[in-house]
Amino acid sequence: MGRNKYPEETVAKILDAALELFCAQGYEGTSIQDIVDRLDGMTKGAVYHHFKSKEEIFNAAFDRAMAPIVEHRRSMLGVGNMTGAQKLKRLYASESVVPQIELWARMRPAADPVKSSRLLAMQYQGSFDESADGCLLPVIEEGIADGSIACECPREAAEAVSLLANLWLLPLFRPLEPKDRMLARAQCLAQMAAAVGLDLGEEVLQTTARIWDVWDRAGW
Amino acid sequence: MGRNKYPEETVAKILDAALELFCAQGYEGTSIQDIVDRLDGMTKGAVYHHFKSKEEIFNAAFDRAMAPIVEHRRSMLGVGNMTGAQKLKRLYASESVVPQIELWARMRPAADPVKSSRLLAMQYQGSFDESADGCLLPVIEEGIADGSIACECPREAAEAVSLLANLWLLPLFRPLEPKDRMLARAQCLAQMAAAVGLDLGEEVLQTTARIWDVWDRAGW
DNA sequence: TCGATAAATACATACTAGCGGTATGTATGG
DNA sequence: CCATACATACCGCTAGTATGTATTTATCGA
Repeated sequence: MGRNKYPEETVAKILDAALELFCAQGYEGTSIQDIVDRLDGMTKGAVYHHFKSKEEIFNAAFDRAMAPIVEHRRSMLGVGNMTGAQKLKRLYASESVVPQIELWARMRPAADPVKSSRLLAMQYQGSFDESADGCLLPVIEEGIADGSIACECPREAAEAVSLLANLWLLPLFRPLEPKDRMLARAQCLAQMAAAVGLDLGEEVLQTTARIWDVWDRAGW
Repeated sequence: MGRNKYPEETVAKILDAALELFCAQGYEGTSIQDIVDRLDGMTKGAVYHHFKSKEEIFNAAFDRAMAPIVEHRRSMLGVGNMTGAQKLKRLYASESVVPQIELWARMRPAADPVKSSRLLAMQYQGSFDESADGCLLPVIEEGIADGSIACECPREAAEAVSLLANLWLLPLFRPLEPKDRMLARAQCLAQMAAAVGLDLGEEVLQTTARIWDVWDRAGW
């Protein structure tokens, strides 16, 4: 295959193939050759020309997939005419969560946590980052500042809620539970969050129900 | 090296070396050759004579390390003259948790969640198992039966508390936080658990403080 | 504005060290 | 004597590298 006039198309193809394979087979279960085999005619040389390691491909693939979602979340919080409490509820409302869920539904990571261990580790790490640098903690602190939220331990509450939301309420790396069990989790999480001053709103239940429908429709 | 009269000593040596390396360098970061190199004079043939795969070594190493702790927990709950609520508190009291912590302090898993991703995945999976088949959920249900616990969603509460305790309050795969931050987490977890009917007791704070001391003394 | 040339880029090809795992050989204890 | 506890030698595959080649693009004088 000759040289491409638009190399970013090649990069995109590589990342598309990589994302799919990493989700389906995990990091260790996916070889560079597996990726190359999906890029009809292309060879390993092309891949290693654009990326310097397998790890870099992995990170680039997921960064690219996540970028629009992260931006959407951020933009939602830029507005000034909302209290912190309102923004918090909105973070867990359908409009915020569903796009992310649809991405995962397309990707279908392996339901075995060991197979998906690297993705799991990223989600785990990300839950702490989300609290520190992301949306959740800043919103809570905004709410405390404007008086709409009363929370004694904002950082801890943010971390706990974030972890539970990412790894328990939306358990990407475990088999899908029945709908009522998932709703029970949402209810339980809302109660626990309320106990530390965070009102996630009634919408959490509806959001969870919608997520379940999306996943179920995707044949999860 | 000639044939050993007591092959179980050889097995023990292999598992000791493997446990240490898997903790320090992670699963993927540890090669069979790394393990062999710590068994002075022994070769790969010996290892593959006693174990049929790397994964089997990994599981055997951690099963062996965990066995006494699991048994200790179980035995503690066998007694009949305690209510479910009392047993629950005891699950998170020092006597139950500290032995486990000391094991981890000796092993010192890598603080990078990606490096430790397989261990993280095991802890994650284990949190759900602990709720279903382990100690927590049975104890809660015992408490409900004897009237000492009032919990509307025992399964969900058990899962959430177990996850937070294993992956957040005792974050093996993250850098050690300052003591006050860890105590804040314990306080926060206790509040959240109380909201769904689980009283973890005041001892949780003391237990957490002791754990922090152990880890700190171990130069974590 | 044009074409020639040089340089940078986008790949392909061929290779390496190290990996998990296996097949087989050998010596020792029961 | 034979099952067991190892050692030795090997295999296919992996992530990654070194190098070769063709095509695009920048640079140049005219």
